[in-house]
Amino acid sequence: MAQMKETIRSVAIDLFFKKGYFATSISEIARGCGIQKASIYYHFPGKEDLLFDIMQTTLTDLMAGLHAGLAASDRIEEKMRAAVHNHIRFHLDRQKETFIASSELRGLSADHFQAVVTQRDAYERIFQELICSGIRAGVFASNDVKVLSYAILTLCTAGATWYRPEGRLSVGQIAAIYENFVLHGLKHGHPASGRPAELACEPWPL
Amino acid sequence: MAQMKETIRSVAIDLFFKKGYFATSISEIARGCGIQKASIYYHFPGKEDLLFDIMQTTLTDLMAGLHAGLAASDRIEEKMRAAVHNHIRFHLDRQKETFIASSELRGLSADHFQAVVTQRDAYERIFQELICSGIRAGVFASNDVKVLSYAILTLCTAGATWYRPEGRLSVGQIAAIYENFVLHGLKHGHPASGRPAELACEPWPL
DNA sequence: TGTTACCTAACGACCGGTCGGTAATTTTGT
DNA sequence: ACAAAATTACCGACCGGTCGTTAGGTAACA
Repeated sequence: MAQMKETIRSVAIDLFFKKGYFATSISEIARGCGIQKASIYYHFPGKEDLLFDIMQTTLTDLMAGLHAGLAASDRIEEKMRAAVHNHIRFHLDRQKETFIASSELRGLSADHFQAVVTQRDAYERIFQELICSGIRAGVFASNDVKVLSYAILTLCTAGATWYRPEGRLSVGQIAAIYENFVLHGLKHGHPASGRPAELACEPWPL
Repeated sequence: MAQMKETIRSVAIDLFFKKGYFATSISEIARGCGIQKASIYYHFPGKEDLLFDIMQTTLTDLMAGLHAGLAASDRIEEKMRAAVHNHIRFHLDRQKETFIASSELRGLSADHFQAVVTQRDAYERIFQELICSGIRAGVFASNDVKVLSYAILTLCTAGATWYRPEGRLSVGQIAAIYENFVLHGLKHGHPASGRPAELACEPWPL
């Protein structure tokens, strides 16, 4: 049965989240699974492949959720709202994995690092093109597209650093607050200087 | 002369930022300083004390900047603007140290961890009380104070993760964009639900 | 003479990873 | 149907290497 592989993945996610990738040893993961550390290498080629596996799965699922959310509406503002909603919700629902995926990039080999960054860039790109379309349509205030996208994405990503499942607010409540904060920042957050911000951004079929 | 201690601190900041605390060895730090690794222990009791030293200094300086910024104005909105400005500016100007201070907490011993978290909480508290005063004065939209504070702080903190000194925009330009984004989110970001958000927050002499 | 600022050498602990082996199960050959 | 072969999923033992840290020594300088 292939369920030990899933157990290893799950225990690794818990430990990588709690102690960090480098501070977690293969022996600890094995102990958490009730097997010997040598047996880990039957299921995964090495420690780093385990990290890559976790990151890859997480990013793929995140991207799938985004596409599903975008398909639900035609209006740019509603698309952006759905994108932000999916982003923050995913980062709270799957807190451990998203935290690992955004904080342990340095644990990857050069090849795996490149693969993950490429995947992440494609995700960011969609947000940048959404913002750009919104500004051109007059729905959002004119501003620097890249900085705005980084602001929005890292804002929600950071939710996974402070969120506690047993806390006062539900995922839905937090998501609603973030959603409104971001949307209003996008609509009214004009730049301070009179100089027009860079808006270079090719059209994109949304 | 005590300048080797400064060199060690500086080299450690570079390496902790680039490779992470656990992935950086004492030997590497020593090599970067042009000394033997045993000599590090003449200046610092151990690796973890070096990390703590960096974090402590950074948080103290950050707090000092905040107090200076708050003293410059009486109006709540301007105080908040100054607080956000100082926060984002500090995180970009001293990117490496702030990145370490916010991402390597797990490398600390229990005692040092407690000390840093206490220091960080005092800093967060000021923002929460600023937001609370603003809402009570009707300057900001009613919303959950804690979530808003986390959103604002992590947003700016995350700036240290993507900022590149050689990049397209200056620190001042980025700070201005963030400042406006946050202020407009605060003023207009009403909650989606009709239920009033928790506002419990004692008065504070600002 | 004492102190400062370093050095060389070594310590035990632990790391990720590999080895050969093995019991249980499944597949295959006849 | 049944034995032989192969595969699956693990084990204990061990490898070379690196880690943070310490002990003891030394040259320069006050």
